[in-house]
Amino acid sequence: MIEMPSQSGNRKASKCRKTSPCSEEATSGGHLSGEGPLKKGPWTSAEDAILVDYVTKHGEGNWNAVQKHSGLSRCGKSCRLRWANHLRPDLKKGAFTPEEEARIIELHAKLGNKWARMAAELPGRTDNEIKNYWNTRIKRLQRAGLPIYPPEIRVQAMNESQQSDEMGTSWNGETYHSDTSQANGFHIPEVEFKNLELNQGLLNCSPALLDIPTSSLFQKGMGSSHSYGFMFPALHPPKRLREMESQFSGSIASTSNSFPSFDQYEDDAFGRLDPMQSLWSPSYDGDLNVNHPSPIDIPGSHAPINGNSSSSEPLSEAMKLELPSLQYSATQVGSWGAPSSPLPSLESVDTLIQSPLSEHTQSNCPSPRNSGLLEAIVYESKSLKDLKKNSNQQISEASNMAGDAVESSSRPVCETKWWDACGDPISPLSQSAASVFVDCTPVSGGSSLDEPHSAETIPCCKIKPDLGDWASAGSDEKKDVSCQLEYLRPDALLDSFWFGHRIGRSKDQLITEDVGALLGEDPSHEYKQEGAFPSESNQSFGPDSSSWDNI
DNA sequence: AAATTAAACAACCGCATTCTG
DNA sequence: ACAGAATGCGGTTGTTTAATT
Repeated sequence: MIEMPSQSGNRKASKCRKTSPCSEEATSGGHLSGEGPLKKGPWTSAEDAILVDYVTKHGEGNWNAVQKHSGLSRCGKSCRLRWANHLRPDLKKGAFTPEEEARIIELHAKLGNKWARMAAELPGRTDNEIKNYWNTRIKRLQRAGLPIYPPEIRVQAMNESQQSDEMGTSWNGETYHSDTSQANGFHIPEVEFKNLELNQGLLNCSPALLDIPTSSLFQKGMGSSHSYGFMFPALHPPKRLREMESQFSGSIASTSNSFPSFDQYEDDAFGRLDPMQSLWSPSYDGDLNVNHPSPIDIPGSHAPINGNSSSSEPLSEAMKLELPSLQYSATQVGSWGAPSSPLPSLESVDTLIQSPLSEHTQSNCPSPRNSGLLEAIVYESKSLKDLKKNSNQQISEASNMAGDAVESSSRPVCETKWWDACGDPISPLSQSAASVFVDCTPVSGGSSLDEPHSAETIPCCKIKPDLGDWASAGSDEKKDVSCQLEYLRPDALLDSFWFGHRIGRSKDQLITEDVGALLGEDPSHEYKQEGAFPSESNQSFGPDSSSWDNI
């Protein structure tokens, strides 16, 4: 497969790509052999042979010399790429194994689009290969309106983070690295994970995230292509920020109305899924009711508020495929807790997963230089002060924030309705909040945006308090919670759908379920037992997910 | 069987980072 | 310390192949 240069390669080369010097070589003035312009396009077997011969004799590196010494009319860059991606003897060829696929997903959840690092974790695989795999898979899933990361990844992350904690692994903004040499975990303290789950449940980002035990993925050695979870992983922070700034404002408005019809949904999700994708389908069953996942107890996790997982996908589609996740982050950051908020940024959640929001981290004082959010907080406080012309109390509050980053970094943010500030593209909070998410992605990078921030600056853990901000204080707490849930669930935007799940269920039942979900109870039993869902919903999503294969 | 569509793959491009003198 | 070269990386594009209509 890899060695396909010969005939078709020649045809391709002559057909489309005119020979032209490699841009860098040409522009940098350099290393043209004087034997004419450098060739581009597919490699021929003859060229491969030359290159292999050269590397065999001289070893890798010094790629520009290849052209000089071997007579290849290829730029060094092209030679390196060809060697690295196709000619290296240690390359593993053929399709990815299920184990590799699972690993890719795991790594991507952990690293984002760090293809090279992912490749380093997958012997014999190239970054390009992984990237292509991921991209095509992404496209497929996006077209189907499905999320990407399997809940297993998160469960595993949680478990591994527990182990890490036990081993004394600590995460803080200054020291955490996601080097591939580390355990393949996410280093997420459980408590954070729970927070995330709760938030996810509340926000209904991906309710199915935790529905499937890790074992179903890894035991079966599959599932890599059937992931639930968060889309739109890493993008370069500056780029994300840039795009966020340019597109953020429009995103919110567009997303709330952008849920596709479920007919479309059904078509997309079930009309073209390949067998592998079908493994996910339970939560995306053509029957809307099935979108109400049937949760499965995840050890160590609270049952998420299972809403309509699919609700995130329409969003993502509406947001345009491949949009930088930060848009979501920003959008979400700016709208979490708001009833009209569609979804949290999938990436942001993803990032959150990687970033501990634990109590213990709250004692870590973030260095000012790392805390863009702190700056934002100050800014926000000032803004509020200006706008409201309030008393000096607010001023002192702001200064307190600056003075005590630890204490203030989480609480005041929410208290000042941080999402409002985030909604303002100009507000530093929007940027810093975004940077928080970016920062939480443990990827390398030297920019300030990449510098780790104190995890407690991430506002998600304050969702619940935030709820209280906009939800009227009612006498019946349960009711309020339930109400909030309903609002927070993106599928609440689809009333007919949402209630479609709940036909025949008393209000009390619904409230109980919601509260139960909040508290970590697993409502699936009820759903199943009560037969509230059509038959499809009875599919098991447990370790033995054989039913998936039947989709 | 032909046309269309989607998936998979290969390669290029530009930017960032690292290396070297 | 600096500049230029070399290399690495990620995004994107283009082509081929397979599947579907």
